[in-house]
Amino acid sequence: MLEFAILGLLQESPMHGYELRKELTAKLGAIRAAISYGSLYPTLRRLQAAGWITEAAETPATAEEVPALTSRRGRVVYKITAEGKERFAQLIAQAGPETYDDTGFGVHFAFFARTDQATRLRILEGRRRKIEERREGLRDVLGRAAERLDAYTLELQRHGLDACEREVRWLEELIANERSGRAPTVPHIGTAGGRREDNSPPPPGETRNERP
Amino acid sequence: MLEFAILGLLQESPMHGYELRKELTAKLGAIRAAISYGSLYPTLRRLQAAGWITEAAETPATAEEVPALTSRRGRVVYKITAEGKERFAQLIAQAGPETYDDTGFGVHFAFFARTDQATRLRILEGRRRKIEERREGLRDVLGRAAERLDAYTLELQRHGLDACEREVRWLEELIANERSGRAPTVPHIGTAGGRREDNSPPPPGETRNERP
DNA sequence: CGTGCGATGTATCGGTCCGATACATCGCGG
DNA sequence: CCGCGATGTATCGGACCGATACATCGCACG
Repeated sequence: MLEFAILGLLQESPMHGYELRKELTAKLGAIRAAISYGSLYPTLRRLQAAGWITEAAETPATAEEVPALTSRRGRVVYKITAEGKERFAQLIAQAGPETYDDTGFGVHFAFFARTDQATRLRILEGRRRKIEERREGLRDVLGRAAERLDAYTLELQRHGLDACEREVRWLEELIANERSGRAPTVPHIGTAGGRREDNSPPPPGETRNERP
Repeated sequence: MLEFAILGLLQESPMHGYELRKELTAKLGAIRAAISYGSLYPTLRRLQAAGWITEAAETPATAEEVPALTSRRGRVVYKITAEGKERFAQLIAQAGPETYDDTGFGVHFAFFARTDQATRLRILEGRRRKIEERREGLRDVLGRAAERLDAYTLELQRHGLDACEREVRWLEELIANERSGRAPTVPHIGTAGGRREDNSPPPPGETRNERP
């Protein structure tokens, strides 16, 4: 998961660890707390060893005046390699069952802008099936095994069931949108200027702007 | 987390690993997929080594006829010890910040029937605060950093924000109920007969039965 | 003027938990 | 009679977390 997210982010621009964590937190804030350095740094090392990313020496930027003396040990900037991009594409292509659990799905979804439509559809439907199964399990428990459980546990199940139903509806909408070739209903996007320096696919198309 | 859940479950009745996993899955189905044997068995061993649980030899039940020969190696039943019950109480008492993340909160909530009201309130409020913080973070991103993110990422944040607002409302209700000394609004409970063999606290009180 | 504190930044260690895998028994239907 | 799904115990490598350590920089407050 982390590997996937790092490769995805580094395709937007080179970054050092700290920055990577902040961007990751911003992008994945909806689905997980905050990535730990205890996972981040070892993973960066692993990716570098595999050749998916490389260290890009920090540009000193007009700092010829202070060459050594303080040794100027600073941030380590990483950039993705061609092999890394291939790797990322491969990880997207082989989106399997493990892609449908909460975290896995969220991370993949966050990079849907770099995912082709067919794969997007496949992932959304896989996720829907998984949530439907969870929903049925909860309904079973709330029906058949209700008297074996205490009031609090039941309340927990009920809340979980509600969340499942809600997510299924959300996924249905996304799937319908996807099939009709539109992007998710997005409030402002509009004339989002911004830089466009890399080979990311064109934005999935602006859409009308209503309250759901 | 697993330690807590196992100690909680074994207070209802002795169980072997497989059964434990099934009960755990039923009780926690709303918040996590299914506990892995790769965590369950090592944890059981750890709890046994610590003295919180003991192996209760399987009662052969009229099986004197077939003593050895097949060696009759079967399930290993565990039961909680007095120290284990103390340990569980201690884990409840020291419910700290780590109790407020998604899994931690869910597991603690599932055992609210064995938790005193003051602690229940403390946990619910801690959780609410945490979710409110997450909500604010998402609002920030959706406000300030919106144009830096693609339509899919934004949609993910929006869905997450919605879930946060919903959970806060849910928690508010639970807190209000808790303060007024009622159990969560529960549809049937009613005259739940059932065995009552241990020292679990009395059920938190029946409540009226309306659609929310 | 200094000093201390919060943000930036890199890094490791122990521990928890997962996913895959292996293997054995039992009952039942084909 | 044979296979298959449910029951049941167990291990191993790997992913990720939380705590911790340590160093630099800028600026606000005394």
